[in-house]
Amino acid sequence: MELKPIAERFVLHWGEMGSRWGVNRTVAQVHALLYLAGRPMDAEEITETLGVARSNVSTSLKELQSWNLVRVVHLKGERRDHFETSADVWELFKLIVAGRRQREIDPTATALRECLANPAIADEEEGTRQRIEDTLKFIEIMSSLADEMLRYKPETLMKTLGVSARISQAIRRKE
Amino acid sequence: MELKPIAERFVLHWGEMGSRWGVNRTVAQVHALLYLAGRPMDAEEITETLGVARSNVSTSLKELQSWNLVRVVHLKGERRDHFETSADVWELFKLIVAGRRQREIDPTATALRECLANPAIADEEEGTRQRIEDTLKFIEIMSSLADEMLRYKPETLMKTLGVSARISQAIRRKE
DNA sequence: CCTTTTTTTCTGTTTTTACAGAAAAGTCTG
DNA sequence: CAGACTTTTCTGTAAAAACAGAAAAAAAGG
Repeated sequence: MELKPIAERFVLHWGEMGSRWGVNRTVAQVHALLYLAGRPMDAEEITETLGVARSNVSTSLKELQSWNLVRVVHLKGERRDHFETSADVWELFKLIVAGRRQREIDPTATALRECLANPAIADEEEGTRQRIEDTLKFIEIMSSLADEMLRYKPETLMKTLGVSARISQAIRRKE
Repeated sequence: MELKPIAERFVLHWGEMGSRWGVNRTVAQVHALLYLAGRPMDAEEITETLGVARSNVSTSLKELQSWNLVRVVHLKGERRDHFETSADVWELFKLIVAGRRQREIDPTATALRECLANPAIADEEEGTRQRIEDTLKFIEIMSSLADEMLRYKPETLMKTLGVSARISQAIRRKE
């Protein structure tokens, strides 16, 4: 598949964005491509479309599968694995948030708890302990918010976000 | 200043987290150090504490200032610039969100709008156009939510987040 | 099973990013 | 404005990440 100009721009921009958020550029590109294509593609086709090495695509697909962003499907009469992603942005967002929470936020919270539980904390300034505690509290609140979001079906999540924006306005008016 | 064990762990972990989110490790470490220290430090002291090159600290401080996360202060009787950050996690979060929105999210939204406004969009599959539109819509909703958050004083933001979590639960119960 | 197709892993190269040290520029003080 | 101190910029090096191509492994077909 040869990318048309607009799709190409989208895919390249997405790769660029990935880089800025700590996601490998090719990984982001592969995902953007599957998202835009809206149909299962095999690794060979992805390779040709993006113009990267086959091995690179294989690795990227593995990575995307580990985030639950991409799944393997088999098409009848086809031997090759095909890969697809959800066409639902909200669902994708949900998966990304869940993944980053599990891989980065949770371990950080654990590390902070360990810091606070460590007897050596007594050697630190009181203010230091307080700020570590504040940071942990912040992370916990954010995590529980994320939890809430992750419980919804994507469509509901969208509505909920709209609601909370409106409520925020109402609260602000009272201040 | 010699870092005590707990503070060191915090600073190193924060640097590691930075890397994963597209922030230079030293930049993240410098910020974590200023946050934990809870007092203005000069570049020389930061250099010694972190064990990195002076030039590196200079660059990192510039970067942090451009995000409004760190500001210069002058202490009486001291010739050197001193640097401090807010001790308020919420305020820091606000600044980071504002920065990333401005530097990454807004330009992405602009790019997507350009894609949709481009006559060449007619050559793409209908589904492709639809998904680009969905993506833009998603970004716009998220941005307006971010806007809401950024308007509050940090303490209010915290309360608001608590509120929206409770509201989410209420909505879910009705489903 | 053996052959072919497909996928994954491994290894070396390239590219990018981070960084240190030196040089330059700027600032303050007397 | 001379000299010392401080900060920034520049340049080369080192480290890390991304990547391509080849080799190996796995899966499917006959």
